[in-house]
Order: sequence, then structure tokens, then C-alpha cells
Amino acid sequence: MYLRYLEDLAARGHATASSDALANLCGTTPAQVRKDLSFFGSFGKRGLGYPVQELIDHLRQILGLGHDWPVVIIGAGKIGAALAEYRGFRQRGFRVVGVYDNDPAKIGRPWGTSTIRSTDTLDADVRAEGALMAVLAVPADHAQQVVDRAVRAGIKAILNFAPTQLSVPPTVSLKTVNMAMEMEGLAFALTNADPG
Amino acid sequence: MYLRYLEDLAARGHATASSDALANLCGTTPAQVRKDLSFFGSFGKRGLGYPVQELIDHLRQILGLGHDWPVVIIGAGKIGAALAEYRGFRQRGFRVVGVYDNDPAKIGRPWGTSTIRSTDTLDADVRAEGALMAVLAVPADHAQQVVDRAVRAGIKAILNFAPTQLSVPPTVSLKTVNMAMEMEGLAFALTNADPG
DNA sequence: AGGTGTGAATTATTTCACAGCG
DNA sequence: CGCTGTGAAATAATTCACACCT
Repeated sequence: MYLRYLEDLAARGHATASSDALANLCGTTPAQVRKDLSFFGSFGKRGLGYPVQELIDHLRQILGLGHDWPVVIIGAGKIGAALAEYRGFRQRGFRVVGVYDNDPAKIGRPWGTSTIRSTDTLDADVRAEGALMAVLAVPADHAQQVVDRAVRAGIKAILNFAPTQLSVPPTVSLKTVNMAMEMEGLAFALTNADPG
Repeated sequence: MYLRYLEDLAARGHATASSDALANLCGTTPAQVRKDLSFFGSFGKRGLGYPVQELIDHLRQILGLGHDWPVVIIGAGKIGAALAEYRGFRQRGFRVVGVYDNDPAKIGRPWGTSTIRSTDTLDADVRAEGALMAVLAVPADHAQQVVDRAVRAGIKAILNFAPTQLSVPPTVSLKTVNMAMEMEGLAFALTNADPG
């Protein structure tokens, strides 16, 4: 989060940023900002604030964003297709190296300069590209078997959009995004808002 | 989260579920489950566990899911279009009543039995439909002005996919989903995983 | 036995407040 | 002065452990 707002600041020409300014941007408190950043080192200059570009470089290094990450997208439905073309990924250093599906009607359809490929080729492709990350956008009832296959292929991190709990070995990172659940959280907030 | 797994259990015919069973499904601990649920009331039966269907009904009521929620989707790009057709929303009681864009090339294009509409009509439509929730899938540089307009129209809860910090009045709930940031979190986990 | 509900203990997170540097 | 870095204090969240119900 800090990285994103720092990049905004850099783009607008700010050379330094105080914990107070960052807190306002991020919706947190100055003390929180200082504690968070100090966890990774002592980046700030007293009386001045944090040097924006320097802190960006540090954070990118800490996050492991020194290079592009090849990513495969599994599931060429509406959501998978939207993600495959999502510019935000590319801009942040995630390079989509393949889109996969197990629907014969979709396999072979053009995607960019390549085509949608069968999940049967996942194993070979993942190894060839050195991809460690996958985005999963398949129906919930297929998700676990697809994950198992991806893990066998060598995938070590998965961003999951299927609305189901997946089990992966402890060596694999998994982050599930469930849009319906987010909406339910908002519905709860609405229901419990003070009348007005 | 509990609601989702309870519905799975109900579908599989389970009449009761222990905190232990729920914890396993949800990836948490039995003590956590009991503390969470006891916050809303005393639903469990000692020696038996929680009555699945009864707890589902309670949770749905607590979350305000007793009825459909009309929702507008703002932004008819790839992601907006994917969300507009996302079955998960409908299944969970969120009814998409309109898709909006400010691109003249997109306005008027068919969407379901209706068409993509101009954001100029948002105000009247939101009032007519009684929509309180919006999904925002527009470019980051348009997001704030669109949010302002939605808030003026009477929207009280927003699920935001634009990769930017939005400001809303305290009476409006906002949840931002940033997919690139989720990927960066996974990259960090990969970079800092023990070698193996 | 089996399993909840809940105070108490523990652990984690956030905020305070201030010494000390540029 | 302004603003960071950081112990100490205050809050919050999680886990323990056990009385008590069925």
C-alpha cells in the first residue's frame, strides 16, 4: 500500500513525504506508518520525512519486485479473460505468460499473440516459463483439482477467485478473493448503519 | 465465511456442526469459532455443536441478507462486464439492476434485456430502483468523480476495483479490492519463503 | 463422553510520548 | 523547529481452560 502511494507522490514530483502525509493518503495514522516502515529498517530523515524514491526502491526490493514475475491464468471464462488483459498486472511487473482452460471449445482460441491452451500442457509450460504464480478463475467445483495440478506443476503462489476453500501444501501461498463475500460485508455494514 | 461453509454443510445434509468442524473448514481454531459466534448470541447446543440450518438463518439475518439487494455496476470495461454476469452475485442475493459507463461508444450497447446506460442517468435510476450498493470498475483517474456522483445519487456502499484510494463520507461504506496489490503480497511471500 | 460459552491469561497490535537528529 | 525511531502504555485479538449442559 505504501509503495503505491509513494509512486503516486513520485509521479507528482515529491522528493520527500512525512509519516503524516503518508498516513493521510493510506487512511491510517502517522505512528502506524512509522512503526510499519521501521520494521524493515530506518529509512526516514528526522525533520524531513522519508525520501520518496529511495523508499520506493527499498520497498520494491523488500517485496521482491526487482524483476517481472511470469504468471499463468487458469480459467478463460469472463473473469479469467478480464484478468488476462488487466493492465494493472502488467504495470506492476506481472507478465501473463499463458491462459489455460479445460473446455475444448475454448482451447485454441486466440489470446494475444498466443492461444488459450489446455490445462494438460500446464505442467510443461510452467516449467518452461519458470512461472511460480497462478491466478485461478475456474468454477468452484473444479478449483481443487486444478490447484492440485498447478501445485504439481511447480506453482508456489495462487490468487484464487473461485468461491471455495482450497487446500494447498504449506510451501504454497494462497490468497482467495471472494467478491460475493465482500458484498455481504457491505450489506452487513448497511444493515447496521445508523439510520440516516 | 461461516455462512458459506455452513451452506456447504447444509447442502451435504449435515444437521449440526461442531466448532471443531467449522474451524477446520474455515482454516481457523475452535476457540475462534466459538468466540465469533457467541458475539452474536448463543446458538450452539452443548454436547452436539451448532444446528446448521438454524445458524444459517441467524447469520443471514445478522448480515442483512433477508432480501435481494439491488446493485449497480459502474464501468462496462472487461472487469465490469465480467462482474455484471458473475453468477456468484446473483446466487448470493445481489441483483444487478444496471450497468453504466461514460463512454459514448459503449452506451446503448445491449446488456441482458437492458442496455448499458450513461452515468448521467445514474441518479434517477438509483433512486428509482432503490439501489444502495454499487460496484466500481472504472479507470483509477475517473474513480473519484464517479464515486462522488454515485454518493450524490444515494449509494451507501461501494465495492471498488479501481486501484486508487477513494474518499467517501463517513455514512458510506467502501471496500477496495486491488488485485495487483494481492499479487504483490504473494510475491513477497515467495521472495521470503524458505528455500525449497 | 462430547462440546458450548466465557472469564482469565496470553499474545499481538496500535497508540502515546518523547529523546534525539538534521 | 519538524519529524523520525522507539520504548512504554493502552487496546485489541486470540488462546486456554474449565464450569456446565445434554
